[in-house]
Amino acid sequence: MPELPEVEVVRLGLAAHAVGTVIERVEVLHPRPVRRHPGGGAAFQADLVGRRVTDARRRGKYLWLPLDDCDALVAHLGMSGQFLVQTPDAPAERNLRLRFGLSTGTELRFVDQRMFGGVWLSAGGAELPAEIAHIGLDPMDPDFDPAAVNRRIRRSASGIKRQLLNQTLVSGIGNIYADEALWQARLHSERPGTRLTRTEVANLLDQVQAVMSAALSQGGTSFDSLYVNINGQSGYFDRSLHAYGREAQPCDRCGTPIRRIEFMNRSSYFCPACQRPPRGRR
DNA sequence: ACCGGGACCTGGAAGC
DNA sequence: TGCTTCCAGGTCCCGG
Repeated sequence: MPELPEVEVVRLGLAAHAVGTVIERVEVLHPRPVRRHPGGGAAFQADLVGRRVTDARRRGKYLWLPLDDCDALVAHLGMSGQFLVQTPDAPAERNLRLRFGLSTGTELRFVDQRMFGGVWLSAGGAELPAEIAHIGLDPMDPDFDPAAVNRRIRRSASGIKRQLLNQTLVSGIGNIYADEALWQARLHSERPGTRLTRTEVANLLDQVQAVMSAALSQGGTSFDSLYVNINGQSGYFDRSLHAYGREAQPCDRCGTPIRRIEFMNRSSYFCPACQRPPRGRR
């Protein structure tokens, strides 16, 4: 469940079901999801068993569970990672990669089809894992500084969408919410930061926060069973999308068909009338 | 010191 | 019914 609202849904689930429990059993069913743990699967298991989870935190799309000794279990869902809370005897999911037996008697499972996601133990990482210190604050963070981000955006000639996706600048935004915020702000994804006004960028950042808050209140966005909360339930913000995935459908503002263009080996969706491309592009 | 592009993966859907 | 191609909510690391 990749972008910030979906990861926050998972964080809330972990806060409710994992915090306060002891990890009594760890099973590594595939090595790839623990590739970032020093020593791999066997070390991961040995290092984690017996530790108590004290909190569930998030920055951008990264999650971490501080443990009772100032280390932390860090997790990223990648493109397709899920955390599910199950009874231990529930049948194994397709693409089940990790099992964590908790002292409450339930089992936390990490399921990940594409395995871009993963988990690892971060030494001393309870406050902020060193491995994610380069990740910028996300728009939900009380210390998020929109004025500073605004200045940095307007200092770079990179296209505005590429900048929104730069997790060191501002974290948590992915392909869906970038397209949605740009649609709300009526900005084309390829507008260079240096050609935007402070007001335009300020409004865009407001739209980012608004669309993410709205998505969170609806349990996140999911088009299929790949994106679910820890109880396996889908969010329904997909019904509220105005641009993402809506190629050829009429713009909800002006009726012009939404267009799809290639961008970084993926897609950008926009209204060609409301979001006019910069000069020299189309 | 920045960029943009490709690599890393699996599997569902669509096309032939 | 196959087989092939395309596509996917992300991040990192490499050249230039």
